[in-house]
Amino acid sequence: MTSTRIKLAIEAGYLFQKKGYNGVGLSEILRKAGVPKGSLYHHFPNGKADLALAAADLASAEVLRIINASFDGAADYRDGVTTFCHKLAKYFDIHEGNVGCPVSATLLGGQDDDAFRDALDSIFTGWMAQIAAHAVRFGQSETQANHSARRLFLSLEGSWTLARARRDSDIMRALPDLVC
Amino acid sequence: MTSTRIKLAIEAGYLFQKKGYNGVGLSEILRKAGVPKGSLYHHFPNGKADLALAAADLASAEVLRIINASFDGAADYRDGVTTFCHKLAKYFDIHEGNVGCPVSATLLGGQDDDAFRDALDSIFTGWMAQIAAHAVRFGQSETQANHSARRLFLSLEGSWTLARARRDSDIMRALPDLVC
Amino acid sequence: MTSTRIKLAIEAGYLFQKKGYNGVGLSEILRKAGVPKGSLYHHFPNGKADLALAAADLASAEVLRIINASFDGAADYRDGVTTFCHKLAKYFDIHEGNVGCPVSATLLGGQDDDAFRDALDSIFTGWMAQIAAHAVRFGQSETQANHSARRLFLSLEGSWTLARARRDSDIMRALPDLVC
Amino acid sequence: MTSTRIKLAIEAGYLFQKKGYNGVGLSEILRKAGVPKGSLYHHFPNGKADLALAAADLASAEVLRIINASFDGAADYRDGVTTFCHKLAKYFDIHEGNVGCPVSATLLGGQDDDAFRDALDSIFTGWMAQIAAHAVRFGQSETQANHSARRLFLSLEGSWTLARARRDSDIMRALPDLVC
DNA sequence: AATGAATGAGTCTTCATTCAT
DNA sequence: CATGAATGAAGACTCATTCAT
Repeated sequence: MTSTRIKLAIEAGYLFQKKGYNGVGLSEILRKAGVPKGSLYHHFPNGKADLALAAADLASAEVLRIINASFDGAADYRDGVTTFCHKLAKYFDIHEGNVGCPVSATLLGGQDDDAFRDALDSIFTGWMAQIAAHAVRFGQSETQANHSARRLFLSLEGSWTLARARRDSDIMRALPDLVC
Repeated sequence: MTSTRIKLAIEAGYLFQKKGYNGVGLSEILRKAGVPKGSLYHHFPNGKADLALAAADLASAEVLRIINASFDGAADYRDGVTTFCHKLAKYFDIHEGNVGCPVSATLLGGQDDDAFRDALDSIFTGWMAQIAAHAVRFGQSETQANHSARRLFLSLEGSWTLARARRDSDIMRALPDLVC
Repeated sequence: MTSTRIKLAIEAGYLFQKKGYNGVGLSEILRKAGVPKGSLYHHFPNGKADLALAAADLASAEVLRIINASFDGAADYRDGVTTFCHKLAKYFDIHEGNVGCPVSATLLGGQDDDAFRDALDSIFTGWMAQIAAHAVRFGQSETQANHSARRLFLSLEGSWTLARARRDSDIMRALPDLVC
Repeated sequence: MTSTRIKLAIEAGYLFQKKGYNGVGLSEILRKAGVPKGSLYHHFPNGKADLALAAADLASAEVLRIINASFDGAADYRDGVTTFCHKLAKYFDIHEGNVGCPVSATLLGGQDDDAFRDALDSIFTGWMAQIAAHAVRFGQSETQANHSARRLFLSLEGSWTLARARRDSDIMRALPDLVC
């Protein structure tokens, strides 16, 4: 049994990723999650903004999980990158080629809120730190590793955008050649 | 005397870039452009969508201009990349660190429209082609040049996002070290 | 205390009857009913169309009530018809000679919607069935009764139009001589 | 070569008949008639209202033409009625069962204008006079003829409405049995 | 803890008309 | 005569939120 709170955050995350923060109405989220109107403000006192932050947290955790799953059994750093990119490409395809980066679509989709940008910054920093840690584990120096992580992250973020414009995830699968 | 049509597209472009397609209301655009409500549909019969496409075209042309201005007087490819990234960083700073890529914020900001994605794809393709042409001019092979252009483009697109989360354009200025 | 829902349907019905579906704006209905804008879509999720269907149902029930009130105490069929026509004429006069048939003005006033026409058909069929039932009660055969009901209904519907053009309900009062 | 004025009146008449006066925008009429926006007020200084009156006149003339064509070669009055009703039913079918009486849909479709009701009254009076004249020609007394004409007219007007609700013109073809 | 009604500012768009060229 | 630009009020509808139950 999934709690109402989590059901809401999951559904919201999926919709924000597809249509952006301002492209989704609370009524749609509520309807698709099967949650009555009045319930939302019990679980998310600050309403839509709280919901977006929760959704971004959930999505971020999932990305971290994918990062670790990709690098843990890898032969070397490049092998980890390759697995990671293919996993994301597959994820993109499952969503019919019409989703953006789950956290930036949610937290930058038209909101000027400082709290959103702070949250986004720390999420991104966390991803890069995790990638860098794996790079170190595979023998890179601290400096090299940060460099590698940043290079991968930036290209990846760019790939979400280009892949969406093209409805084609190939660009993600081509990333290892570009950044390793 | 700037025509009503262009006044609207410019103002719309600026606002979309800041708040995304769904984050901006027509009333705000109209008010800031000093154009009465009924006039919009004369110049843009399909309304907001037409306006967004026009705004994206304008923004794209400006980016192409910056690309050429950066590479034309450059000593070598890397020098051109450096100038380009610094120009964009400056542009970002002028807008108070709170703007996204002008075309993707406009055309992906929460719209499912196929026409938007097609337009975005061809704009991106145009940018990469231009960059690649300069790389060829500086001695790279066709293959190398496409590789370089794609690497620059993806990282750049990612930088818009990260810079915005951090309210800091340094990441853009660091790009040459990452992609050259 | 009349519920918001019913207050809306009554006011809408009155206005549609006078100006037709497309001749009435929601804002006018809301204003005259003293109901705030946002409330409407609670009670009528499909908006104006739902409101029109509800208004037509209300009006239809009222007509059925008048039919029964006219025939129940009548001496014979023709006597019932006479009372019925005079009641409608009076109703027409009260509205200053400027209303159409309450259901056709509402449901045919410029709407292409299939649901509207289906609803209208079943309302009309209900009226004719009721009139025919009374005719049978007064001794007519099933066939004769259907014939009578149809003849009365069609002329009556035509009378709404002619009376309105003439601002004069006499044509309604003359109906018994025409159809009996 | 049809003049702009007539082209407009014809197209307007067709649209008003289908959607009512308030259900049709000038832009649609202009577009379908292939007439530029600014031209309308040259031919119809009072705009939409003038256009509706002209359209109703055209439609009325056509109905008179049909009346005469039906009765002129008829064997007796009832034969003329039958032909007339069948012609109208055919006309209704051609328009896909979704048109109202061409003049009342145009002039009562949600307009409170006195000029409209006066025009409508005189059009209806003209139709009845014409039918009555034919009835006299076939041997009816003046009084009988007026009675017959009124009976036919009212039922016919009612038939437009019922036929539309049912998307079925059979009711029109059944009229002779009802009114003769 | 949960909920459905209420709210009014907001959304994008179309309206019939006027006017300068 | 002809026309495209201009106009702002009005159109139907959705928004995120509050509140009494």
